[in-house]
Amino acid sequence: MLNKPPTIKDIARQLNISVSTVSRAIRNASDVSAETKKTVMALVEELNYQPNQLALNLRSKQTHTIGVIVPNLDYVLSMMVRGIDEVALEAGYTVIICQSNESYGREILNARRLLDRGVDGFIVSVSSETNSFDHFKKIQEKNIPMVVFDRVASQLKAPSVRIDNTGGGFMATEHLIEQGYKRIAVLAGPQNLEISNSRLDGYKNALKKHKIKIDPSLIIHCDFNQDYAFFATEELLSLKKRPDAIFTISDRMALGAMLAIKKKGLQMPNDIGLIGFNDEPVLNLLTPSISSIEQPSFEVGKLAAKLFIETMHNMDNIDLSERIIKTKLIARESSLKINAKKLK
Amino acid sequence: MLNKPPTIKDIARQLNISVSTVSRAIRNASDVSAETKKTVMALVEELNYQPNQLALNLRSKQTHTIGVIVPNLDYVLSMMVRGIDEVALEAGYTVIICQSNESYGREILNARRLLDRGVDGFIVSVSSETNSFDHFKKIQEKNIPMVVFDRVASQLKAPSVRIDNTGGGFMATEHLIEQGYKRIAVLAGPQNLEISNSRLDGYKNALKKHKIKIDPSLIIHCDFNQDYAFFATEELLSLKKRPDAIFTISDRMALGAMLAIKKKGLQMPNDIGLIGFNDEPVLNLLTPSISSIEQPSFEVGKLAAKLFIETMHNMDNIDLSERIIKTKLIARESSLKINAKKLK
DNA sequence: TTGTAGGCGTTATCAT
DNA sequence: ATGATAACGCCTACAA
Repeated sequence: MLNKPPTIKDIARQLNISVSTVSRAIRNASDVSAETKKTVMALVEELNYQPNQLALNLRSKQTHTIGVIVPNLDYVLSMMVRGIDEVALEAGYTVIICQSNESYGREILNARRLLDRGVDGFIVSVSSETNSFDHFKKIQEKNIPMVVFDRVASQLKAPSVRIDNTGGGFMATEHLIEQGYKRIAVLAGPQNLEISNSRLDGYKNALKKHKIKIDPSLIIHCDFNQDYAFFATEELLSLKKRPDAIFTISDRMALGAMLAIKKKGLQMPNDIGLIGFNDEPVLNLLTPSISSIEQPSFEVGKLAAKLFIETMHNMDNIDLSERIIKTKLIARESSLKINAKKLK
Repeated sequence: MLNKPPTIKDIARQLNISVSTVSRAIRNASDVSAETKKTVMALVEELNYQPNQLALNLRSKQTHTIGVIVPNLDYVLSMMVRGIDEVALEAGYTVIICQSNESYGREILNARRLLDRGVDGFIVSVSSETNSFDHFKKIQEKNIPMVVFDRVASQLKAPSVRIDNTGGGFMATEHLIEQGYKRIAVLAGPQNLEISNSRLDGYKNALKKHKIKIDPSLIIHCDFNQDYAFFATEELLSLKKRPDAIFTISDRMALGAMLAIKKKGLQMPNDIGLIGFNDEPVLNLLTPSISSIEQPSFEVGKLAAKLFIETMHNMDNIDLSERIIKTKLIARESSLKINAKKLK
């Protein structure tokens, strides 16, 4: 037997009072007598009354739900999503996560769907395929709050949180230079991602600072993907003047590069240096362990959610300044030529 | 300027017809003249009318939303969630993912929250802390569809999908036996998880089959956690009669075991054998590469979602039979004593 | 074929 | 302090 959940009507009927009084009592309004309040709450307790969210949603046009669109759920993004979730939950929001799978079309679909569901706003990280931002601009035009994180895009004007990609790229590259590497190659990601270009900029900045000529043949754009990185590295290693170090702008790519290096029979760090980006925990388990750039992903997520909530509460004065979080160099065996003690 | 989205009322007013006619026309009902249908649809097009989901939700008491509760989003579960998402989206459902973080209290909270949100049903994998299932039973009593996947629990009667844990444990252990290992230890997970006990059963079955005595000192229960596994392995290796092989019921634990083995200065596979469970891609990158049991996580997720949809459409005749998916042995350097060619 | 009216569960406005 | 009523946007008997 399945009896429907009780409503304020039921309570009103049983108590012989009006629904409005019940409603007020439940919301603990000021203009209800303490006595009726008590009797109402007693019955609420007894019937285990729960306000119907769906009715509330319709009435308030709010769902207390945030739509999160991410290109995938790799290590970094799933940490960030956890951060978002943490803060959102705390603030009484539920998060709906949609993966675009790096597909522009899917991203549009996701946005559309979430809009239909009546999410109160969006927290977004753009797919690598996305070059046009009309689907997001449409959201903004509807005055729906939106925050961009991690994979930001300069064409998309919105409050944003990301790490210092240029700084990270710089740190990684300068580290290799300081270790004495001369011909440093870089595996950059897809060209249209700001995250790729910024890390690449960092690489270039470091070379410039140390007066090393930038050699275009050492800059390779390829997908964020272990296999692509493997093949790209194989090509790099078969160059007449092969690089003596590689900076990959993600750890996944570093893994592919490592496999190609091992296959070629080269030794890290002496024959060749390697450094990745993200500092996934696995790097420390490999032989040799692989250097990387650490980023506080969880914090980025938390900040994104906080920023979202701020934005939502202040829609007529949106703060477009970028929040940029610092990264940290984690030097390991794959790039540490000098004895660790000497470094101290 | 922000003008509200159009409603059927607006359309009705502009066309000088009643809302019910508009409603019918939009839903392509049979009892509307082709002509009015056309004019309505034209205006729908022009105004870019979208039915208000929130109103629909209230009316139909459905949200086309599935609540997914998982203990975490590790490699296996995030693959499964992707599978769920895939099928659910296809079927017109949106998925809300909640992580219990292996916490019983959090799991209850998640269930409660999702219920409030008016999800149409649940797809659930239980936390390692969960021993009581009242929060789930309460859902079932409300006649809300629920499917359990991966981490099932025999006390929870519900349609379920999982892999053949016992079979996987058996394969892993028998493989070690066939490689000539004699004293095989097992790092099992938390005692109250069926997933732990089943894999452990597989281990015991294999020993029995090969007439090897079960030694309780070689069976260690510890959290699904690299650090715990590390310490547990250190203890195992300091036993007077130390094991010559270890089966860890997850890859995370295998990583911890590997570190302890390396720290002790032992070589795999000769000094000691090691095999994990899940076959995370990283295993193949390690030195030595680590054996494991492969499971089709994505498929498990897809099947769970399919099963959910079936269940939801057939609530008065719920199929409680278990769907069990086979696993596969992936033998690698950490446990392959015999030359690979000989194996052929 | 079309229109009217009531209801889904709640809150807000206006009376009383 | 309490009650009646309209409204949120949509659907569906029932009536015309």
